[in-house]
Amino acid sequence: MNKISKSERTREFIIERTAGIFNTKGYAGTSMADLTNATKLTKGSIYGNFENKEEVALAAFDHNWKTVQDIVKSEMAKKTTNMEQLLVYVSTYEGFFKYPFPVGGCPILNTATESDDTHPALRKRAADALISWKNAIVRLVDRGISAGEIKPETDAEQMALTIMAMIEGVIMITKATGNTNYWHKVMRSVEQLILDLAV
Amino acid sequence: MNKISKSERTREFIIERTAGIFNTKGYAGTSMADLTNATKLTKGSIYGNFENKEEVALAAFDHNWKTVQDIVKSEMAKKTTNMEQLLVYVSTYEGFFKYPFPVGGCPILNTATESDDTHPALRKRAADALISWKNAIVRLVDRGISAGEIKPETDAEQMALTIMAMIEGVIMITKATGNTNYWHKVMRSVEQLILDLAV
DNA sequence: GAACAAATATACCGATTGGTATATTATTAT
DNA sequence: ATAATAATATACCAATCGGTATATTTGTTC
Repeated sequence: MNKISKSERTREFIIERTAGIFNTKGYAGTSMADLTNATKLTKGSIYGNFENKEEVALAAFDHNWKTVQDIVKSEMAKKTTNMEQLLVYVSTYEGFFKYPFPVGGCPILNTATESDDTHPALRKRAADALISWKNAIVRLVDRGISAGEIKPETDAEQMALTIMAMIEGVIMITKATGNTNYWHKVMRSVEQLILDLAV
Repeated sequence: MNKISKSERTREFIIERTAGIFNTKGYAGTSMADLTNATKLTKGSIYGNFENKEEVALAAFDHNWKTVQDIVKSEMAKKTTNMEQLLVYVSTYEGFFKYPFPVGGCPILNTATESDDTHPALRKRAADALISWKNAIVRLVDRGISAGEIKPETDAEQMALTIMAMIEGVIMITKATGNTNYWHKVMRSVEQLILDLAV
């Protein structure tokens, strides 16, 4: 009595096997041959489960972003205060080799940068992820203010966007240069920014 | 008496006409047909002036990055103190629609993100640009310290990398979401970060 | 286990990819 | 002005691109 159908399993299998490829080589840089090589399936099978290459790429993005979210959520669940939960962004991203982060790095950075001028559907996926990430941080800051942890005059949205920009920016800088010292230096700045929020 | 040869002029012409295409569609997303369409030249002509597509892409990156540098340099020349020159990064990038910035946005962000895992030569170009940019900011901070404008305990490299990460990060966020308020909010944070350096 | 349906594989499509050998045209030096 | 040279255009290459019609295999239901 297998509730989950064959095609659903195959669909998941294809996504899992190819998510890292799209995240590494990009949408334009990934070919259908890459997908058949990675899955050992045929084009007929892939096109039987997805309408086209774009649909695989969109599903791959969702999968990659969910991977990041799951890591952050599970780490946040271990913390109690809003302040500690904000600092999870520092500790998690800082020791990101310890976690099963998506192959190819941050899917938002990769997808947004490639698609912003060229691929509306992918761009929207990245934009939606950015906004929900921003809202999650805003929620933490607002709750921190209500709980008396964080200075009430804090502009929560500005703080959220600043933290996000620093993290995404330093990911790009570190991956391009290969210098992990850069990573730690900027993460110290993120940490300080958050600590300075305390009343 | 034309010192500059025909081929040199054609080379420059090709670079100027195609730099925005590479910066928008990426290396993998730009085809030789895109280059012939943009230049109204033939493949024979392009391959007579460049070894291959990669060489055009590398020259296009150099051209795009120089465009950004020229804008920043000319704005900095109008300022006197190191503090004012640091703030040029805020004022210039903030009103970036007023300047002839490269089509497609920041060439470092675009090139680094696409090439970091896939294209060593392009990756190195982006990495070199990042390091020289970082060094330029470090120089301003160090001079600011010597001149008594900036707190002597400032970690110049950390400051440089933090500013860069914020700028690159918010470019990505703003282009993906299309929300320029995000841009301004993060730029306020960059501004505050620099102003806090003052003795 | 037979009949049916669903999923996968095979074989192919025209279009486009990056690149090249060669013919033609434009430039330059004498 | 002419001859040599340099630059550009033409015509082509095999390989690969995303995608599809159809045959074959597999899973499911009775």
